[in-house]
Amino acid sequence: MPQHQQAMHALLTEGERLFLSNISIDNVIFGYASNSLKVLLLQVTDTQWMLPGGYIFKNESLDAAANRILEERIALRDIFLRQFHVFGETDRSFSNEITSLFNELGVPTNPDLWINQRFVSVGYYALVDINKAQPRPNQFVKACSWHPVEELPPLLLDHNEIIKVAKERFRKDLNAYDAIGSHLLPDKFTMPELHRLYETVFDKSMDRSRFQKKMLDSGVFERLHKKKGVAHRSPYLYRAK
Amino acid sequence: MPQHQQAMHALLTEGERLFLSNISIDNVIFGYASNSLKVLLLQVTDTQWMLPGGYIFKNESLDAAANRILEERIALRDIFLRQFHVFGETDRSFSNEITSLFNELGVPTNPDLWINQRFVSVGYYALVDINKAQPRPNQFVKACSWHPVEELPPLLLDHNEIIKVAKERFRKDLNAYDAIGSHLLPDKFTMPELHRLYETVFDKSMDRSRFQKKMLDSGVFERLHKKKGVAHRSPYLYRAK
DNA sequence: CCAAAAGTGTTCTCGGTACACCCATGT
DNA sequence: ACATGGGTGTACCGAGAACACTTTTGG
Repeated sequence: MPQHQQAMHALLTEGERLFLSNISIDNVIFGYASNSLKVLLLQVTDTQWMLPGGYIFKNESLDAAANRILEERIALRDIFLRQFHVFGETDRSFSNEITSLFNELGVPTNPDLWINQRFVSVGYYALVDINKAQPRPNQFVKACSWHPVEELPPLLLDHNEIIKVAKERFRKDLNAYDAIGSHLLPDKFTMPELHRLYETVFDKSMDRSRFQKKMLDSGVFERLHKKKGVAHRSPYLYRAK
Repeated sequence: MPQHQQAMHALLTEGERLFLSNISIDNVIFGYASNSLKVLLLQVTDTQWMLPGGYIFKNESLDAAANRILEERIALRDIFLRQFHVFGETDRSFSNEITSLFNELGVPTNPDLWINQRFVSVGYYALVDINKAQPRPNQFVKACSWHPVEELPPLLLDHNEIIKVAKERFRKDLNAYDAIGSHLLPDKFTMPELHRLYETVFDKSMDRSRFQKKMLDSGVFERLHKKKGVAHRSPYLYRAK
């Protein structure tokens, strides 16, 4: 039996013993590149995609589980990760998708399996430096890749809705806490870069002067040396304190 | 067997079949009276109190369950109720409290029961007109009553923490959405009443003039006739649109 | 008529807005 | 030198803060 089939079989047979029942986690992982906000998605079939998610070990906290699931997909630790909403409608069951996926891959299933039950899912959103993240698919999916948040493929279940809520929450947090936007950028960044990030997320142009003044007055960034070897006047580099 | 013992026995034996596993709901029910923010608490033993909470039926949405649990305790429907956080630490199990409570009441239990497992709890907060609410204890508790949020008795588990987070979230929402404070007042209320409510929640004095102007400019309240038969200049009554 | 509460107005300050101007660098 | 992007300054406006003043009621 191929390795991925073994892993899938193990999930079906061992999962009930290992994980909390009826609860799952969905991670909306945001990245930022070329003036566009991206979301990390997993490809289940030719046409269907889903959010990276998973289950909670019986002796694992929610936050720890969300971090583990995040690390499994992008190989990074200590990432900005925040719980934002719980999705608890009654129709939240993967039953159909799981059955067809597992059948397609030659792994026997049946409707009574724990994994076909209704799941309440806790949504977390993460902010990562897209250059450091290394997207890794798992045994159950074909691909793991970044997608512009404005042009998403068809997603399973209510995952389109989950991303929408995550983005709304991220926008609010970006307004409320000055430093969190920088989690989407490299350690060192320039004000114009941060400025473009904000303009992208809020989808509107913002005054350069005021933006710079507000960010510097907030006191959460420290100015480093000037960036060198760049066209035009060289900007300062900053780092979150 | 007395009725409350029957109900408790039924919960233990039937609960696993009826409810989602490992998930519960805790409701922080806020009321407001005599210049003080109150929380509804249930008394489990002579010295221990807890938040009203409960479990989710297998074919019931989270929001529906939270509303049902709320209605069971205060006999009111269509109440402002908002999910605010999920509490998912690994030590969240009522095991000890449940065992001693049930033993005390002469209902046999054992540690393997579903109810002794670890529970992830979704926190909701509610805003109610304290004059309309009729606190009703259930079969499992001695009392159900309002407590000033600043002087809480010892609570089970992390319920003190849950109330703290609920209050923080309520404060944020009160700042962000103009009308929600009025859910704590009767249908018709005066601006000075609303003003005192805000001063209580934020625990600081706020300028009368500016408060009134801001509230009226927000356009979410409609002015009714003047209140009569009251000492001093009679204030206008308002209603949320 | 007076005390107290309710309603409204005045002034000042501060932060947001729009825009202009200067600086630095690679072509 | 100049086009381009980066950094900072100025004048204006509106909302928030502190406080004053007027209005209404019961005693």
